[in-house]
Amino acid sequence: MEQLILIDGNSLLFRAFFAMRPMVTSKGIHTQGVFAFVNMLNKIIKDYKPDYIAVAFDMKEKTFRHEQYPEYKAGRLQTPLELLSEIPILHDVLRAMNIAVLEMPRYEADDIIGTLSVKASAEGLRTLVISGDKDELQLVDDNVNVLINKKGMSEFDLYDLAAMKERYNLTPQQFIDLKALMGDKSDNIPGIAGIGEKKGIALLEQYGDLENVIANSDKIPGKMGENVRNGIESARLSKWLATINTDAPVEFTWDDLKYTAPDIKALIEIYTELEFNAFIRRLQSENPDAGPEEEAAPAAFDAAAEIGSISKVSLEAFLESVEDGSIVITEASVNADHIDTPEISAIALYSPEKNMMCIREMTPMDASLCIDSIAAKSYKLCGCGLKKIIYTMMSYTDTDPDPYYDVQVAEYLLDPNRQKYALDKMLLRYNGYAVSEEDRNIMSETLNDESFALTAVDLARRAYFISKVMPSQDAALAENGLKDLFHKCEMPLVLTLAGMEKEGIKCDPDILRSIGAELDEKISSLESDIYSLAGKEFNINSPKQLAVILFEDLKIPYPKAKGKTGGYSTAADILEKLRSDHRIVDEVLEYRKVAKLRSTYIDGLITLIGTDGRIRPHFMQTVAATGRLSCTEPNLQNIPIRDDYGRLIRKAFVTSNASDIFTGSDYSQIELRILASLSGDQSLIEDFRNGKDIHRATASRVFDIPEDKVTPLDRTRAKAVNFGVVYGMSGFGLGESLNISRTEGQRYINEYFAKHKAVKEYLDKQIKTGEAEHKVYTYFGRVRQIPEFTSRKFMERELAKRLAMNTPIQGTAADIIKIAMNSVSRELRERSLASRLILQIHDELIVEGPENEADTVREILETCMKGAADLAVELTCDIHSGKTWYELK
DNA sequence: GCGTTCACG
DNA sequence: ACGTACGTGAACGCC
Repeated sequence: MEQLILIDGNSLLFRAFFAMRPMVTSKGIHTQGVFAFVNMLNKIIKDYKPDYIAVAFDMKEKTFRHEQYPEYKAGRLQTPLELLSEIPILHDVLRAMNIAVLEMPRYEADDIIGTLSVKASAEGLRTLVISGDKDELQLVDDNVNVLINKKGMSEFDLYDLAAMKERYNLTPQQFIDLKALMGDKSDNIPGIAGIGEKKGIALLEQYGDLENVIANSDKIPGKMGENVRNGIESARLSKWLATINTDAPVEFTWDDLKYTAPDIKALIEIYTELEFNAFIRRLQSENPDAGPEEEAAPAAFDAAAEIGSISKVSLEAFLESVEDGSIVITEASVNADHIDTPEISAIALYSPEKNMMCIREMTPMDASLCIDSIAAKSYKLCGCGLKKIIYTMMSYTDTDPDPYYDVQVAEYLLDPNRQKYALDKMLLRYNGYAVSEEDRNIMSETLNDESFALTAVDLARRAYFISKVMPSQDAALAENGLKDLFHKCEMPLVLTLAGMEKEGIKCDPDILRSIGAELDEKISSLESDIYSLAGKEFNINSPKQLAVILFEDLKIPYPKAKGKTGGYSTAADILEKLRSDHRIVDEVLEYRKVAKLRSTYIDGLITLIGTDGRIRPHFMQTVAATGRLSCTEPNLQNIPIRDDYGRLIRKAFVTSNASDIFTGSDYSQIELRILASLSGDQSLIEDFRNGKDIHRATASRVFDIPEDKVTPLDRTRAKAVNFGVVYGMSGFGLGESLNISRTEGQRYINEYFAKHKAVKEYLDKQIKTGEAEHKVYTYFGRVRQIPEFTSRKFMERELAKRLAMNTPIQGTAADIIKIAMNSVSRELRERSLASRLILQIHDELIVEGPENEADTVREILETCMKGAADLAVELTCDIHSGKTWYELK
């Protein structure tokens, strides 16, 4: 059987466009949609080997559907101009590929595809329709399958008759009726009010088709029956709108659609214009006789030739010719993870300006001298994962290195949602350069301890590749307004963080061990209590086993509907509700607490204490999508504090010397102050200016009671509401956290917004921005993309809204404390103090240093933290000092 | 390798 | 009509 492929060009280009981050050629042509589309197309052709293929497009003009129903597709978000501009480019690419492009006035791509698929089916061709939305599912039959793009550009669902039955329990014909019943918001098809997918499918399962639903509408009970009877006209219109025309006057012959080899020359010409260099290379390697190499477009760059042309010089010569303050790419082989004095075995320095490189192998003997002389040049250091190199340099010299440009950090600023910021992706994105297999091993975002074994040549290649990424990535930073944040905040922070990691914090294992011994006693006593209450032994740490004991053996009633997996949850908030049902519940909760302390905070911490008695965590700068830092091995940002007993762990964190002291300073209500400032809400601003207890003041306003009559319960509730506002709360979420009903929670929310109109407006504005741009911004211009806005899933779109509300607030707080960290760190250095910043816990900084500097340190912390931002509401902090971390309260 | 739980802001 | 407050990391069980 011959294979035909029909592609809905508009809908797939739309998906492709939003699946990618922006790509712009040096001449300003937007290309990301075409890029992703072509990628997908190549894969489809390879997988399905079509005999015939065509891509259908909608035209700009109104269609026959508009003639009958002018509101058709009204109210759609405007398609970005960048996307529209890619349509003609895609047409050109397809023509060069010898793939038929079909479009017809007054008809949509759907109708062309429908018409062709029906003809093909009748003539015994096997057809695959590919689209980004489900409208085409009505075309499925024995010979026609539909492939629907799920997400990204690589995930597709294949629908045949069986899959449609399994997924919707509907025939393709019924699928039209379903749309007639439920409507389609994006096409402005009305359907019947109150009927969505679930109810629609149920009706069709009972009555078979729309006309039979209408005929039996008298028998449908309740509100739904009424809705159906009122919606008959609307449903019939919707059905007409939703029905793909399979008899459109398309003029074509199968010969027009025959898939033949692409016009390599024309394609290379277009790819050159689009700067799709990786595609060009692939095309050339797949078509070696397509013409002599030199006629083809040049690749992005020729790594071998360019690296060959770099002059390799000695360290002395390099330092001699490359001036102070020049840009230098630096890569080094080090084993710096959590180690007080890392070893350095080789370093590569590359000056793009002079096209000069130095690769220096090092012995422990001469490392110090080399690093010292490099640091003396005050080069603007560039790299990928620079923090580690800076950290290492700081171990060998007292001169502070100057981190200037880190491609990993830059990439994170451009797209903070990514899991990884590896070099190969950047080379492809910014240079159209596909990394060869042999260079794969030097593409990781940070050279890890295993790559300590990297050769000097590897380092040199890495340095060279980094230099290739920098210019166009830097242009992307500029385009996105991120230059200031990058150069004034994130890059200086690399030095600040390296300094913090170098310092680390002293941790006394004996103190941990003695707490551990106490915990062990509690654990075994709780264990035997639980076993005897349960009547048998089991693994209390296994939620699955525990659930069986609680809800089956002991028959404790489960308080909540079971989750989607059908399983029971034994999480603390569920168990909390069961405390009065059985004594075992309290014991389990206590056991969990104690076991957590033992495994995570006693055993976990002890193994991470270095040979010098210090713990050196990694502060991660490119992990949290909001702009916050994160902390690993260990995470010192979640050491217990809320629980009095867990808090004792903090006694193990002690000062380095008897004469030292910790000083900690935390912002007071920073997120609510940011909310007040950004929204301009007068009542909140006044509260803060008058130094009021914000939760009490909120309670007074929201519950309409005088401030001196606010009870502790009122305050607790208002506090939860305040948290909720920052998180983009729902009635359900607030109810859950306060153990009140959803409607009660919703009442609080309504009341809060009635009393804080500016806050409501501000949050709505963030959602608007998110919906329009699929990204939101902090006060300092940090951006976070929110692709969830484009999701077809309701839940994900709701999440998108909450992210749009929360990210600017959490992110602005993150910006502010990063600014403060840099100025605290700089100030300590410039005043030649021995005190050092050692920890950041999101809204709190901890400095360690000699007691006699403590007063100065307090003043520096206060000045720098308050001065980090100039908002409508001033920032304040609480400062404490103590000999252990525990005492900072 | 993933889901659950729980520690923090 | 769906499941439900934001952001993290670590330990554990279980496949």
